[in-house]
Amino acid sequence: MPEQAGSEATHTIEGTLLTVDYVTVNGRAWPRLWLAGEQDTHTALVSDFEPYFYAVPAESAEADKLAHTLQRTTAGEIAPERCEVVTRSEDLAELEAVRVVAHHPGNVPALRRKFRSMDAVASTREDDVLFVNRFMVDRDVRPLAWTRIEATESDEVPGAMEVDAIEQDLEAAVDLDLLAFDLEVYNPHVTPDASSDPIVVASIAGDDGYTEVLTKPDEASDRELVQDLARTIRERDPDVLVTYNGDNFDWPYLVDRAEEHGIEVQVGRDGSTPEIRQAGRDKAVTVTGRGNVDGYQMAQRDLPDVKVQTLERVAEHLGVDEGDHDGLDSANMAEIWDDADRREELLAYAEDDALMALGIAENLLPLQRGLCQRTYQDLSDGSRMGRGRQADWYLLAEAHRRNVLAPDKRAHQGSADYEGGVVLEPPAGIHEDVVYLDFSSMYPSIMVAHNVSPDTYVPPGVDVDVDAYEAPEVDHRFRAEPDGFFKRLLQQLIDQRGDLKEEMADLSPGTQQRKNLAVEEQAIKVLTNAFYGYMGWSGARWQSVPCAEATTAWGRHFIQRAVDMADEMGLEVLYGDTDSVMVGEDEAVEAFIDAVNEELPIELEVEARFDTLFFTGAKKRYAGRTLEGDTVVRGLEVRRGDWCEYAKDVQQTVIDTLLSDQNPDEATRFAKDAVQALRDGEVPLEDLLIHKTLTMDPEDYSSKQPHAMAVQRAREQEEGFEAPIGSKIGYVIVDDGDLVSERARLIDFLAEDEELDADYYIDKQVVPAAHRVLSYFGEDEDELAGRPSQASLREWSG
DNA sequence: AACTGTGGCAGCCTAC
DNA sequence: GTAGGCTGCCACAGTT
Ligand SMILES: Nc1ncnc2c1ncn2[C@H]1C[C@H](O)[C@@H](COP(=O)(O)OP(=O)(O)OP(=O)(O)O)O1
Ligand SMILES: [Mg+2]
Ligand SMILES: [Mn+2]
Ligand SMILES: [Mn+2]
Repeated sequence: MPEQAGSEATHTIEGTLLTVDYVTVNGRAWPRLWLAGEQDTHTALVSDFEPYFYAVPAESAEADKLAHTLQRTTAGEIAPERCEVVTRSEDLAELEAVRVVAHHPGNVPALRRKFRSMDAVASTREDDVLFVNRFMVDRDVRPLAWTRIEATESDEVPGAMEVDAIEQDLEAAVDLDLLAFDLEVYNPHVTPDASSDPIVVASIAGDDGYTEVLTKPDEASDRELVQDLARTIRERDPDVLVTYNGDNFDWPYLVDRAEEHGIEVQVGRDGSTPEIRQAGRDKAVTVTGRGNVDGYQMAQRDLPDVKVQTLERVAEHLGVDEGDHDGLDSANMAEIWDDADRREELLAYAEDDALMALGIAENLLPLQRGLCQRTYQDLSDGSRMGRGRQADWYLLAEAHRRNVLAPDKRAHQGSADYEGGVVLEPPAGIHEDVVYLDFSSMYPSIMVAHNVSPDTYVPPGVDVDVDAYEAPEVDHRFRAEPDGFFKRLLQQLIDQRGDLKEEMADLSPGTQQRKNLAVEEQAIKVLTNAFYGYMGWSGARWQSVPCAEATTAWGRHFIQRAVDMADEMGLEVLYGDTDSVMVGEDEAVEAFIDAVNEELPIELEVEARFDTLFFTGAKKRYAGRTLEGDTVVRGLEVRRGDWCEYAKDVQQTVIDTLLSDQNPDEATRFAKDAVQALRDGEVPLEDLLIHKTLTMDPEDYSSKQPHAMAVQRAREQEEGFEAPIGSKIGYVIVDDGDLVSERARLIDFLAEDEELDADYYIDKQVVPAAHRVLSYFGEDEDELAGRPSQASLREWSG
């Protein structure tokens, strides 16, 4: 039955909370909640949430007087709505502060600037907390949680609902509609130019099975394609839009093309166009009422195991690849489009691209959802936010729950060097039956065990009336009571990670579900460790170098103690890094673990048992085979993204041969054959690509770096060519010239008459990679390279 | 003047 | 967040 407008009848709105933005009603900002319901999307407004920040009185000033003063202070036209004295806690002590309520979030910057400049104000706090996130934190409203809202029709905004009560279920399954799209652009040059190069294909794929491939007619512009894509998005009305590298390519390109045609890409749920803004080096894209995720951004942050993060490789990692796309190079899109025979192929591939982007998002969504809920960020922000800022939001929310006032962000301590973990010298060679023991969640556990937290830190010379923990070497002290600000959060994260590990153990290895959980578990591990790193980070709100320094000092102390205990119990300690010890298998191992766990406040666990373990002799470099038959490699070239695939494949085989047969001679023979194959030109180009990240503008390098010079050369060769800073540069080495950097070529700029330098790949890639492992067995690099060694030359001549 | 060997260092990436 | 390995460039020294 239809309700009377403005009546008191309540409505129930249910769905997944997608995002919160705000609308301005009579000069006031009202948070607007977007719910993805079973059928429709709902919005509801919050009429009673006000933007605010804090002003802390200077030593000489009293809070109530300051409140009065601020109340009468204006910044230009802008006056505070209200100033009230509140009691908050800081460093475990009570503090009176002035809570400054603004009429509108837009007034906050001017007010805080004005207030900060006043002598009576020591600092302003939490003035950088965005209004909508502030709302979510203060009301404990979690994005991407199933949400039920009791609402009444609004008197002030016709047709809108006003929230009376919000209820959420964090566990309940959510069902979001996803829609991925991917653009192919006609590019006569390698880097397309949005002012002239049209979009030729837009592929679309939804999680309901919907697919569509839009193409540009040969005789017409891409105007209609752009319109059709926008219309499709509007009509399919997805909750979440998905791209792969859409932040920096598809979205800006689409908007630029629309602008060329004087049209708008109206894809927002309110009919608005996407908002694209520069966020550091990246662009950030917001679409009103929808989530927007970029598979590339998520992969960058959450899939560190994928070294070169192309769409295909990330998709493959997540088990959602759609067949082989070799030969379809985005650099040659124009050529392929113009070739009638290949166009069909292109369309099929384009559809696969959208499907893969979709698959990536589907697999990573549960993790994103957890992160968003924990940090009070919507999907768009939460899927892009770095670990440090995640930690910051975590802490801000905890601060609110505990009535803690966040520290002044501007008063940070700068950067200070401090000592980290210890690494033992490994004995080169093969070892049998080795147990790899490792403390679980070492730094976070140390922090929990010793109540390490910026607020429990007792500076030198300060007396405390309670027990304190004192860190070895650095002598930093921490109150034993009450619980510090970090403790509960860290314990929760440690426990949640434990739950994930248990959940994983129940799933059979190899399944995608388990792999996804492993990704999530690793992400939580890194987030947990980020709380330690956060304290030493100069950009942190709760920066505390003594906390970070004390944590690593305890870490060194405990690992040293574990090593000593192992020695005492007659175990052979082979190696250790930060929180691990590798010991020879022994009856006493179990007793050793028990003794360590009895004595120390953190837990030592068996990470792996190796029947065979090989050390090159360098720290952080080894390969082992576990009793389960898995090969574990650390540090060696096979783990790195900046060595060519061929060299890594050779090294992997050398490692496998060594670990399974302990037969270095066979491994050597294999390596020599691999060198010969390279000399004979039997290795495909793609296996010889070397990838390195471009970390700055090529012009800015102080020495000539191969990957930077390759980009530089491409720029000179082709007007408008750009390789974004932060992108991985794939290059090969050709054989004419002197310095390697002069011989590096981007694959798309390899001239017809240029030959790869087999000697470079032999001497600088394959042989070093193989030799890293084989040198221990006395193999000589020249020998591996198939060249007479210096020794044999001398023999021959002498 | 051109070449070779070496050590310092920038750059990159990985293990914790 | 710190520790660490390794490559390639480059300056510089010591040849040839
Ligand atoms: N990404 C990181 N950022 C900051 N500190 C880190 C990071 N990775 C490792 N560390 C530090 C903190 C860790 O507690 C310590 C030991 O690393 P590691 O054993 O790999 O993880 P962990 O002990 O935290 O978890 P696990 O239970 O898996 O062993 O090294
Ligand atoms: Mg460890
Ligand atoms: Mn594509
Ligand atoms: Mn550990």
